[in-house]
Amino acid sequence: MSDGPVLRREESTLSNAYDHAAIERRWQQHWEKQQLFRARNPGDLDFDPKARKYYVLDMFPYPSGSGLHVGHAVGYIGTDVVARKKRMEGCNVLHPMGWDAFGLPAEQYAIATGKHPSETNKTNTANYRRQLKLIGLSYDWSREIDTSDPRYYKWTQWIFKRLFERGLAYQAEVPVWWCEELKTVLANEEVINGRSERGNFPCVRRPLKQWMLAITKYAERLLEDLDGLDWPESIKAQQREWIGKSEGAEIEFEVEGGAGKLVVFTTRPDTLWGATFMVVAPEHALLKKVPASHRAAVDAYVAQAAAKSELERTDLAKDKSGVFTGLYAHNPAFERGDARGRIPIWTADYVMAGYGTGAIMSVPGHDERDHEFATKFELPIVEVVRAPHGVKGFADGACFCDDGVAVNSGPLDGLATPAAKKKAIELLAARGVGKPRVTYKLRDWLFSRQRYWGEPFPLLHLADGTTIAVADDALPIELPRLDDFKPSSDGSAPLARAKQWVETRDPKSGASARRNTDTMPGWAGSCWYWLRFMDPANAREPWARDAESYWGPVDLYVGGAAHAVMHLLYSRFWHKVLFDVGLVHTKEPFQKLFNQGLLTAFAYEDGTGRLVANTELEERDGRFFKRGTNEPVTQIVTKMAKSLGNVVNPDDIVKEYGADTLRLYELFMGPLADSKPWNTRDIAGSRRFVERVWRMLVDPDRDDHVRPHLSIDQARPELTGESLELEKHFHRALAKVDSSFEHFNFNTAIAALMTFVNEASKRPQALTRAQGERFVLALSPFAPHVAEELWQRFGHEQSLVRESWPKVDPRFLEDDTIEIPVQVLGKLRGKVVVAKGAAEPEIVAAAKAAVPTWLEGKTLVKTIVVPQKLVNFVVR
RNA sequence: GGGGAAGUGGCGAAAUCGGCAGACGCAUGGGACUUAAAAUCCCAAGCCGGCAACGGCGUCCGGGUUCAAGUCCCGGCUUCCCCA
Repeated sequence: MSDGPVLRREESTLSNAYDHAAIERRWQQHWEKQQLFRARNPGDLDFDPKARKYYVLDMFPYPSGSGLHVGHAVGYIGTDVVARKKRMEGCNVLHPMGWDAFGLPAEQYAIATGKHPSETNKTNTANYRRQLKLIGLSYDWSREIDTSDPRYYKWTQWIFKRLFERGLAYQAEVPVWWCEELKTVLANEEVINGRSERGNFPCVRRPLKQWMLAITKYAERLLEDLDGLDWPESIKAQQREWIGKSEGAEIEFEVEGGAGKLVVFTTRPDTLWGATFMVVAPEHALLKKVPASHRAAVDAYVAQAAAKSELERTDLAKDKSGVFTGLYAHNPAFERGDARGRIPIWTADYVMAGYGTGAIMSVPGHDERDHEFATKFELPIVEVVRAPHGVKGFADGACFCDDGVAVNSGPLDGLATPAAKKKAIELLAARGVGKPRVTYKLRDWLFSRQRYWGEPFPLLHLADGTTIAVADDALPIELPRLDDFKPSSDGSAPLARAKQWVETRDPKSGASARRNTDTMPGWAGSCWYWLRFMDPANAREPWARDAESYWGPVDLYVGGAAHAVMHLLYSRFWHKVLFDVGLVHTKEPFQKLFNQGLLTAFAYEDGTGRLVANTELEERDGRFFKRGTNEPVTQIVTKMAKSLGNVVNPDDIVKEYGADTLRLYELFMGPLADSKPWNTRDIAGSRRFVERVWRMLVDPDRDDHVRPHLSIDQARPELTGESLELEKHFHRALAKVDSSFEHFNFNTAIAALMTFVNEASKRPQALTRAQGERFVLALSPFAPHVAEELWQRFGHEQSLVRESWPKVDPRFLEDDTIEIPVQVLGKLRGKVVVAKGAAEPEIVAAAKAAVPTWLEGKTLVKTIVVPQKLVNFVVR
């Protein structure tokens, strides 16, 4: 493998002072020209079959108009450090970047600026690309993708066809969230408290014919396969919660008067004997059978409930409301004719039409909401589960909802709750009035949008009412260029205005046909992009099989926790479908997931709690005041936002301090996973570190490439004295650098490198060339530009990108003597220095001698010796 | 309301297993160099008391386990994130 020679000496910086702008420009150009970060695919000429593969992926951004801020960069810098070290460890590293360009935000931005989304997308991606390169991120730019490029979305449509063919995409008239302001339907996940996530506009429920993806068919597998993933437990928990599996039973209650059956789902079939009434949702079909005597009251209640949001209805703290329907049901736990089995049916809005069957059996003794309801309307409460001893239960007037022992439940009496559940289901099943049932909270995925900026569906609607997919070779169905792409006031899709495009023919039969005018949601393009990166230019198929079997799965996926549910669940779903089709060889797309922490920033409030922009502040004696006044402001920590005036642009930081300093600072702030506040004041420390490194190896007052004593390649004599000391310091630092990759706490790695530089600057002549070179290699993932420059100054002609990562030699990690703290009653009272392998009696004797005044006149009760660590005397 | 993460100096933080709390930086104070400044280098610094040696207190609060607790257990408070 040849990287080509690096720039010759005469082209390098003339001055021996550290000049970040010149250094960073040179090396970024060099990397690009030599394509040093190009990942080799199987079949490529220079592909090395012996090299291990490593696929490290960032969640790709949608390129907004305001560009990157330093908070976005945290994760990208983290993955870049990993990618660079993996290359030095001999891995074939796939580290790509691209643009999630379709979707609502891009379209909203285009509408706001009056420019076509394809134009704004072009300028925005160009700006992002420039910014990412400025930070020195080692992406393989030859693999860049853009989800709004027809060469990309051709395959998004192609994959949609696979779902369609397998019956996983269907049209349905469903009540969906409609946002009047955005003129589109939104998925449940895009609506928060009845308002749109994008723009915070009010939304209402409305029945509309929509495309749905049957993600619920994969619910069980999406749940089960979480177990094998190296993901943060919190994300797994959120996905489990979202899928919301509950196991229980479906039970049939006969409604009196031949009004049919009422089916309920319950997770507690063991409490059937305690069901003293039933509740149906206000939308439930049974309400059509309400007798005339109760009709008016029920109708009034239904109308009132329709005006409430789901939040208002489910809030536990809210006062329960409801009305009796005049109907009765028979509880199948009891014999027909047994008065205890005749229970009233109510309607109440705390029961949701969309969950389970829209009806419940109410067990007020053992369910909080039922208990509250029964108390308010004076309905009977029966104990059927006895609380364990010492726990507040029915006898104490409490509502006991956990596992206990069945009572007042006929054949179940005496059984513990799990066994009682099982037996109840058996009994009901034997009589044909119940069966085990599993339900999920997960709903099918609403997949169509009445918007412009998205992938068109590869579908044709024929005159006879059937819908067919277009042939694979007719893809892509290109998004027609519309100059007026604003949503229509009547809610019809903007694409309906592209008459020429809509009216077409079925190529097979020649019959006239209409294209589908919906577009796919913003999530579609990101549901498979990690696969396209494996083989981005393939025009014949979405990716070559051998590329996927080599690169898959993603080894490390890094992004914000904000995508815990939607993107990661949808992606896993598509990946599983592709697995079933035989297009990928793994069940899961992302083996290891890591969430970088939120980068926050300081903001300032005045006495009234109003925010004061950072430009309106001045600092005096470490305190902050409103500029030109004596009005003090208090510092708070919040997210970076334009409105708070605390957004920091990486361009400015790179210009003033350099990319290496920016990278070091962002990593040095704290562990990658932590949320932490940006403080421009602190950057100086990282910059000083870079300059100290520079001066450790280069004398700014001479014109040698490196300091004279580093320029000669000695025959490696046995290390002695201060050079040996430095060798030990180097290996200790390197060990910390290595271990920082386990938890991505690169702050400790940089601290260790700083300590080494501090030690080396205490011994200016002791540093050897070999130590300097290995230090530069160890520094290079974090500060790659200055490392390359120094590496070249050592006389190397090749970039260090694929140099071997230095190895820790454990022999240098240990000293001949160790210092052991001596405690008396657990408090530090002295220290002793002993030989490494010193025997215990010797250590104890030395320790006693070190703390005489603390032992004098006391009785020694016990001596604790932790080998190599500590001595503690317990005295009385 | 549910789930998750966290709380350590003036600030960002460090501390595999329970074993020297505050590494490494920032800001601060003092000194060296300089005609002067910047830069750089050296020193100090958790808080309280003391000239000092030194002592007491100290990891959100209250209990507990232990020779020993930032770390483990019980109870509480606060902040952030996600969901409803």
